[in-house]
Amino acid sequence: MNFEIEKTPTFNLSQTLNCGQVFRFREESGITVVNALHHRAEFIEFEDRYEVDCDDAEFFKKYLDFDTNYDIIQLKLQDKGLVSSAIEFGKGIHILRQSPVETIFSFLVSQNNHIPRIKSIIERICDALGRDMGGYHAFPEVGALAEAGEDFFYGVGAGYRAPYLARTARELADIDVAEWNALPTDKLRQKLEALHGVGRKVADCVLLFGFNRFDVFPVDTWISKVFAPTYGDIAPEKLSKLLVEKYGDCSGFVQQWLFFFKREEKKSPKV
DNA sequence: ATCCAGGCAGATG
DNA sequence: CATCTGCATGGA
Repeated sequence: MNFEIEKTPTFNLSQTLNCGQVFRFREESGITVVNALHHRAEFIEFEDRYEVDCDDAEFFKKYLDFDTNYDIIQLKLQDKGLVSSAIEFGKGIHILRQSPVETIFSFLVSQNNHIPRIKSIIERICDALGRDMGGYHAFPEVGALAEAGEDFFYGVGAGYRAPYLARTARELADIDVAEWNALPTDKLRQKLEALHGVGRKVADCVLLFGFNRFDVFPVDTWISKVFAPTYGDIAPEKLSKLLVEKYGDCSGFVQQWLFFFKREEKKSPKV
């Protein structure tokens, strides 16, 4: 065991992993395995804590975002309405601090796709191109992705996204994406949207999950459904802008709570 | 079996 | 600027 995590009301591992922000994890009975970049952690759940066995404790403490005070954020966002309900339902969610490159390719795969399929496609990409870490494979280097080519991505089931993945990999091959972190959110979004296959939604997911910008509100089919009663049939980008105006620097958190709330409701409809 | 999924690029009003 | 369409795949 490398470190342990006390269970608190504002951290729940399963909620954090299952709220749609991350795809490389596996939950079994009482044990959860998470892969991020070339790292891996195993979480064993006890009544009051998780014991974490991993290759880099500092990496995972940062990854799990224990530096953010979720109590304050949750308190601030209470609206005695939908957002309060969503927070109550998903109060254990943390927004992970993921790798920008891993989120770019993951959310390219995610578009117009089901989450179980997204996970399996990403796993096949890692197994084929990622460094063998002994028992698992790392997320591939951009260079390896760039060399793979379209045919490879069709081969792993990416479908029409294969050219997006291949071309974006080549576009990123000579770039250090981490340097984009110096840019303000709107300029950074422009950089992302210039990548082939990256539109507003994927860019906003990368901004939120890979660059941890919280002044973004990714609008997908689920979020559109959430707000259809109040805003009607509105273009996703328009809706996103309205919601960022409303929620400001907390937009990303609100989005994640509402997304999880709506999706879980769908999975197990109330009787 | 038919529908649809954390949308996008490209073409057309 | 806004709206429309085709798209690969496989889980439900």
